[in-house]
Amino acid sequence: MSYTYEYPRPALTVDCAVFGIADSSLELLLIERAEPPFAGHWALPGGFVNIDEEIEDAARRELEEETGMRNVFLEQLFTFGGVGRDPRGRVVSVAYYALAKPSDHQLAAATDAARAAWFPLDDLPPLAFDHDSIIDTAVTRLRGKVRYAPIGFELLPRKFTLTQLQGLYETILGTELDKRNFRKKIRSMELLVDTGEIEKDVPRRPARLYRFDRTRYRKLARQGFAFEL
Amino acid sequence: MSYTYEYPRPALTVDCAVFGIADSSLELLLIERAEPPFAGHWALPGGFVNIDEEIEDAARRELEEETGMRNVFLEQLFTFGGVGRDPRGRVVSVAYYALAKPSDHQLAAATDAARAAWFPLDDLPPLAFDHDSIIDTAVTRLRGKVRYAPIGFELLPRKFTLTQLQGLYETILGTELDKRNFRKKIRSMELLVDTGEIEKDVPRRPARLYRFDRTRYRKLARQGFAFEL
DNA sequence: CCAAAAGTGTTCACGGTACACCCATGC
DNA sequence: GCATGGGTGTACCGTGAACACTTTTGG
Repeated sequence: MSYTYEYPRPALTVDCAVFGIADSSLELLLIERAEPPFAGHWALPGGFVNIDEEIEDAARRELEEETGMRNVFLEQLFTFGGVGRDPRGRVVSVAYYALAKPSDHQLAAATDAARAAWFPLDDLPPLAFDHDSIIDTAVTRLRGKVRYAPIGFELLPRKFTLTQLQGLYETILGTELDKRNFRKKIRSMELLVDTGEIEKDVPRRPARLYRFDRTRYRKLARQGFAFEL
Repeated sequence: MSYTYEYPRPALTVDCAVFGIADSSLELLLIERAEPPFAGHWALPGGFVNIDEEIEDAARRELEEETGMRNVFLEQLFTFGGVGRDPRGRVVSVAYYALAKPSDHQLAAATDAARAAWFPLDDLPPLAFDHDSIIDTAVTRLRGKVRYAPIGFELLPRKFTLTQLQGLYETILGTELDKRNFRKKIRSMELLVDTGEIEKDVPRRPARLYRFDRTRYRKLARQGFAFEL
């Protein structure tokens, strides 16, 4: 290597804000830290980026190591680098947000995490580092993006009812939506496929199950179609 | 400091994609690198983050050092960390995008930059590192954000005509807009103040000069008002 | 037959879009 | 008086919002 610069370098970490929906409550996945600093505190899953590892790979690796989750929707959120944010010294963290279906994943804490658990977003425990402000940023991003990108589906099972989908938007956006208008709007986008199946074992009239047609969305998006609410 | 981790660390840099409007062309500010790697190539202004320096401060410092620009609108864009993106080894860069009025700033290259100059976005020279992909990301962000946040004003003089404003949107979005509809829309937002002044020294009927009312915007925004194109 | 949620259409108001001409100024 | 851009209003259409009852199923 012919060029080298030798200044002190910040350490580089990743942190993941993983959202899930359970019983029409928006939840966040946290781990209990097993090691200092902040041992015993709850925190976002995350950790150090290896020197030859892509940043997003590090985020996925840490998430799997500390919680057992894999194959989730994951996007870069923001990079937090406040000089005082970590008592170990200068640590810059590239934060990601992720969307997952809690029921699809068996939580399994390991490495630096003593436990992993879901918490309702409106009832979080005290958090390590500046993780509360990472979460604020993530929630804002989620609420904004869910309205103009079809990412809500990442939080539902592959087959879902229109009522589930509407409930999801109501939960995330914190508003109530009109049932008929919601269905009209969603159906007019022609992004859902009626699977022909219906709910089973419900003590009421079973609803039709739909799935999101990703292929069709990509095709439409290329033609300038814009998903909206 | 009681906790220390000693793994090899990536180096941390910042890069700035600075946009400006000149003669209804969207331009980007580049510097010619004076030092290897990529000496003699054009690149985004940027450089290493000091160990006790906020990341955004580093971006502003590097921008001023290399181009002489200061006091610009600056926002974090994305963090680029591809393993092979820098021949010196692992270098992670927090990219920012900035908006400026070229006429307000006297360019003054220094430190690592041999020259600084504006280039039309559709005619950029070959660039160092992965700066072309940083620019792609920045342009996409600019085109998206300009429609739902009042950031376009950062590219205009404090007092401007409605035609200038319309031209700015046309330049950024790459579309033509209808003059009457544009004026109706903008006026209905009540975010512009008629300064009572008019253009001077133009060989035609002089236009009224307006300015953007930032205070009013913030007040409206707090009440749930959403700026939109 | 009762409870619970599924499913379905119409009306109205507003905002987006399309569109063409006269006006003020400098040269 | 001519060239240049400044400035203005109306009609139509499509989309978002409000709103209530019948149907299907399980218990």
